[in-house]
Amino acid sequence: MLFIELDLQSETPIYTQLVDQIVEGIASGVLQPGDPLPSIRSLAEDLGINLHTVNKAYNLLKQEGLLQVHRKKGVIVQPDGMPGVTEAFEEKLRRQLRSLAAAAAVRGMAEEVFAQESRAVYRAMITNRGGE
Amino acid sequence: MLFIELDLQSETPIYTQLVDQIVEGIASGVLQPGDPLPSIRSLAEDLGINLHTVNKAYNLLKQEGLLQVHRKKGVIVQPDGMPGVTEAFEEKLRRQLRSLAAAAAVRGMAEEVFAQESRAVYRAMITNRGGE
DNA sequence: TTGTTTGTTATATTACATGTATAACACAAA
DNA sequence: TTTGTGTTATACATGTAATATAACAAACAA
Repeated sequence: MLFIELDLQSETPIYTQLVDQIVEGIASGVLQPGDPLPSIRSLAEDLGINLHTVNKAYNLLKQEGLLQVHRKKGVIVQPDGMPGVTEAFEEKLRRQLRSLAAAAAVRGMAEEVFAQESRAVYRAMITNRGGE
Repeated sequence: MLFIELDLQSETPIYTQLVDQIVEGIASGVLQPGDPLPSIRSLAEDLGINLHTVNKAYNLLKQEGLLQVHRKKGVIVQPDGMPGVTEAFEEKLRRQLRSLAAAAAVRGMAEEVFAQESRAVYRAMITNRGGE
């Protein structure tokens, strides 16, 4: 570690930034199933933030099934298969996409451009997978 | 009015729900440029919420250039041309798309499905435009 | 054993966001 | 004048975000 960069001036909470960047790390392949993550305390110290802020982020990811917490191995990326696309996730995804699509449409961004933008962002995220 | 439906149990703030639904109203064509919106007080009363909560939503939309506030006409949908796709908006859009794309990719949603989902949400939003 | 590190839990505090409750102001319209 | 508009100010209650300590049991290393 650490590919994590925090913006303490940002309006998005620190624990949310942590969650996002870890998820992106898994999606991009930088973090592979079974890979260890820093301990709560060491990550908090490295980032200069509080223990509980890291703990909150880890717990959210654990509840989503993206992380496992072993008493032995510490915190690792889910090795037993990632959660699938549940109906609840689909709903949440669509609700957030609707908000973005509306903002884009109002500003005159065409359907093709919006769809292409989505595709490009996805592609840029998972390119160079396996590159560790 | 009113196509606005609030979920007071939701974790998303009331003023954010207001902003989203008004933007979606403009994007879908239900709200046309120049159309009047309810006064702050009347909308607050209709929705059973406080005056300042509506005011906050209206002000955010005013700052984004989606609403105008006339001392005479009251609050109306921007009649002098909507704001375009600025660089700042592009950045914000991409940042939020990245978060969604990562969550989708981690759960095994393929690039094509994600892009198609984005397109479908956009299309469903602006269909039956002009239908008032 | 002892010491250390792990995740976990509890408590307390500060700061900020959210939402409400009143009140008052200046401006425009009936 | 009376009413309704957006605007502004103040105050309050509640919840979230983040920090600061502290303690605990489980696992590991010396």
